[in-house]
Amino acid sequence: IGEGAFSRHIYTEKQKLGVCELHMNQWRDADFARNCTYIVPDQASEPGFGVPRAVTSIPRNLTFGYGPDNEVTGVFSKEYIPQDTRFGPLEGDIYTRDGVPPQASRRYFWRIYYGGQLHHFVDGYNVHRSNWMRYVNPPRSPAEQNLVACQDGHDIFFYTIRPVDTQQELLVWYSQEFLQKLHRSETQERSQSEFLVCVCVCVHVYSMRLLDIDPRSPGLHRHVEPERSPDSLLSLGTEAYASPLPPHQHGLYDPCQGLLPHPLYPTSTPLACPYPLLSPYSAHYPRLLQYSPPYPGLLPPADSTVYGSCLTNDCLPVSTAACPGMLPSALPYLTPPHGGLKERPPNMSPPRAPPSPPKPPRPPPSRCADSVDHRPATPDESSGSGHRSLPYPLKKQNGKIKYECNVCRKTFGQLSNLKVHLRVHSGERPFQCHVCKKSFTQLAHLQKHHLVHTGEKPHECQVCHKRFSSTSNLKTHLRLHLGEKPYQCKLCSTKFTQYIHLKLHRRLHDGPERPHRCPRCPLTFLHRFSLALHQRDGCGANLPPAVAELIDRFDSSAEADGVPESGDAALAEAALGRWLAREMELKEDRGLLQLLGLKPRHPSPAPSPATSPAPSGATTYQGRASVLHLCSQPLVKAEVE
DNA sequence: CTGGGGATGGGGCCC
DNA sequence: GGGGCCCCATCCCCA
Repeated sequence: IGEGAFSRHIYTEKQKLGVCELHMNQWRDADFARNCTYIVPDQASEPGFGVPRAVTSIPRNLTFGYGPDNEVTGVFSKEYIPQDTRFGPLEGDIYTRDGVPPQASRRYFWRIYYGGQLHHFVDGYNVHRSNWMRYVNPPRSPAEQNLVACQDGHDIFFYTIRPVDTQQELLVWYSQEFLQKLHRSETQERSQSEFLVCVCVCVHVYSMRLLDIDPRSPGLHRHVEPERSPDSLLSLGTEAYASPLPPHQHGLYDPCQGLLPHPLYPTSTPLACPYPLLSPYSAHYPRLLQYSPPYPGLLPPADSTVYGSCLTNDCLPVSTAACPGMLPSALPYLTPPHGGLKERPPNMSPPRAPPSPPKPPRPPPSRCADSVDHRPATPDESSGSGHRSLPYPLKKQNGKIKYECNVCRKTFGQLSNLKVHLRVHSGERPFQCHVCKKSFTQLAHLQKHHLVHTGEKPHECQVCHKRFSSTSNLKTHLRLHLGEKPYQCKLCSTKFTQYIHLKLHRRLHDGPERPHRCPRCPLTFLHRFSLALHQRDGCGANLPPAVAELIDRFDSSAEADGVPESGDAALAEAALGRWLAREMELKEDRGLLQLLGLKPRHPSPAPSPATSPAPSGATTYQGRASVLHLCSQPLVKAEVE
């Protein structure tokens, strides 16, 4: 019955819903995961406050619906959510098959399968250990269903199987594969009569589609009795979908136990569920939980701004890159109303965006309190256009404008790159995090920074499935799987996966046991060429202490590590010059400046009244030349004006 | 001390 | 011109 019925369902649905959904009905769980385009993470839980995670975890683009007693009745979208968006994973207490506490309520149980066998349960009963997904209701009809529940790995995720408009309720039902697993499991565990009930579920789920019945048909509007015998379930199918009861009143209930009185909440009038059973371990959707959020201020605001659909004419979702209204970055609370959707990680193949997708209207400026002010901190910076907006004229080279930094002489391929670079020297940080007040030179840095607050880790290791907040950290992690140890100690050949580890390790060789000892003074060096530098102009009393220490610090630097051990003093000097320039210009090493008798460009974090203000624009490291010329040749050839 | 992860800063380049 | 993405380097923290 199921097979034939499903085929017929497909035919009718093809006419109604289009090819996309037709295919999705045939998808296995892995297909949903593979074709998922957007990932919406849960909100990171705020520690303390006693607010249950089930409430605080709700993503910023979703909101709860509340009943008359302020109880959570369902989950609604605050903004347009495209098809192929993933929510989850579902969270809760984990129970092994045989480890279910006898007193446990099975109303929120989800089964996790492994190798075709029931592996464990996820119990969403406890609001402090489950997440918002426990509040998502089942649909009354297939037409209402917009989420499908799938198992991916050992987790349950909800995927949108169609676009969800603003203020629409999220309604979830099992995927085909999930249902099959449940049925198989039920077959093994239950009596034949109970199995019939399971079959009824399958029939019931698709009965509406089978019969192609309009749920709004007046003839179908009828209350459903709370208790049904399995025999009556077949005839129940379409009626349940068409019940006029409010959606949050349609809970699944245990067919063996009925809708049991909740141990914590008052008993409510049991109502028939549209999908009777799959239990005793099926997911349950409580509608009558008496939970009132004690801290409404922590919940997202109810108002939200609608913005245009990002669907193309053929109903395919477009990538966020082609959809300016939706930032691909995961800033759910940063960039409302279009935030909250995360472009799928790069290691998962995204669908190709159509060449010319319709662009939604630009959302209005954010009204969210913790939104980001993207305006530059210095509005006058943008006065003027092109390179004329720079505080200094650009030179030409071979007829082309040379985008050169007037501070460090670095050249760039584009003016915009130069302008961003100049912030390094000017100290301008136009992008501020409104959560922790940290500021950044680039918007991308701020966006990455916000992952700290959201707890999102978009980058997954394909080997061990561990997740990381940045590609860099993922790459470092991958070295563990690949066995790569690119950083080797020149002194003992020990290899490391991270440079910092080599650097720390090198301290072991530091001190008196450093291999290259000056024959005329007590100083020792890691590198032979450092000793050569040290000896070139004499050592001890002949070498000013500042220069001696400079060479000593350079000897321990990464710049020195890059010099071949066979390098001579000239090669070492060039490296020393690079290192010194970088230390002074970029990091503005105050210890180094003090060592060289120079003043910092920027005032100290807590400047004393005696501290002279930093000169604007170009740097003036007065006295540099005199220090550097203590060596036979200037180490930094490009002097700063 | 080593090893692993988290976070940050900066630059290149493309759109 | 600005945004976005990717990459690399670096530092810090912790087990």
